[in-house]
Amino acid sequence: MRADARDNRDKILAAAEEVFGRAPGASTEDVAKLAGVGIGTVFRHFPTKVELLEAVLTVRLERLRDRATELVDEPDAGTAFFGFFSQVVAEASTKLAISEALVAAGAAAGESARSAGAGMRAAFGKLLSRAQQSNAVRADADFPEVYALLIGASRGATAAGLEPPVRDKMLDLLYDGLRPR
Amino acid sequence: MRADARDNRDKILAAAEEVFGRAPGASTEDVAKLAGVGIGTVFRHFPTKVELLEAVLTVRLERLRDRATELVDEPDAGTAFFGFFSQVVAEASTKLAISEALVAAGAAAGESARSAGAGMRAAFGKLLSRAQQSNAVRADADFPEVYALLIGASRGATAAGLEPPVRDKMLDLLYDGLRPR
DNA sequence: CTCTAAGCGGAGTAGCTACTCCGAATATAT
DNA sequence: ATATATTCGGAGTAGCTACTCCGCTTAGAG
Repeated sequence: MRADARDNRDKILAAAEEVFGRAPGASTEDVAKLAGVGIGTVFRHFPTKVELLEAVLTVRLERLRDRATELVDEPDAGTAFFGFFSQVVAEASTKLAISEALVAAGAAAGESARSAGAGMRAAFGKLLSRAQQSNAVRADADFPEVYALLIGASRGATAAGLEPPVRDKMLDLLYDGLRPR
Repeated sequence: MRADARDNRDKILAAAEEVFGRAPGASTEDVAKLAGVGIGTVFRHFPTKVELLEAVLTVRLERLRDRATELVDEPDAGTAFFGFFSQVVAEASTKLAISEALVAAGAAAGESARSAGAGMRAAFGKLLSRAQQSNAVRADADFPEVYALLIGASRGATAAGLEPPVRDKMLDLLYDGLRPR
């Protein structure tokens, strides 16, 4: 692969993340413009709009997966779990694509996105069970409902006009439900 | 207004609710087809697609507002509050437009939708404060964050493939956070 | 029953957007 | 420096969809 080609691929991916983060319905031409390349170049690298969206999704999921994986080594399991949770939600309020990414992580998507999503979910599951073992999270909370809460909080935070202090108070209520009585 | 015109208006509204509930990006022609009228008829009643969507939104919000208002007379304030909450979330998992309606209820929208949204929020606020007075919900939970939780849970439940039992366990965790310690 | 204003249907228009195609430009191996 | 395989750019194509226009139909008053 030629060096300029790889450069362009990276520029396109970055531009796509930015553009689709602001407006999921944005056109491919907007991406090309922001990336500073022609439309033809975008379509050579990502033959279909769906494939481009999928690539963006994969990047996001891999990023989340890596962060979760790092946190598995954090000594305080409770801090690791709640910290990751808050971070995901905070990011979702900025870049709205994240919450959709979390949803898509479970549903059918392309191969790369699916495997990145599975990795992220596995790492989050590990954070959860570690937090439960150290009694920071109640033991009867199973993964599916906790993950549903993560999705819900993220999508809720995406709603325009949710102020950060409100978001944090919302999370406090939520965390109180997750902690042991 | 002629009788057949009103009939058609109702048929179109019902069809639009159905169609947009399944796929928010559906075309106006799909609505016309399901309603059994011509496209021209749809556009005479709702001159713009946005206005049609807004009409659907208004109907939904009014329905929720009415339900909440009824429940204000329920003797058990806790049951009323949590029952309403669960009902909204359950409905959101079927008709995906509901969760978007809740989001839009706050943001700028057309006049009728905005006022229906305000009414619904007011009624929900009443349910909340009554539940707090009877000690079914912790007193330090303010309206904005509780409403954010309602939106979040609804949008989370909209995610494809969230099984009802998981949804209910998720709500149990959430309610535990809302109850007094 | 008659008349007419209100309403209907759907072919047509305008504009947008995903995707193609190919001549021009350029990286890199020799 | 030269050759050539690779990549680039962006005008052009096809198809979709919101919205218009107007001849035809029909409700319902008198």
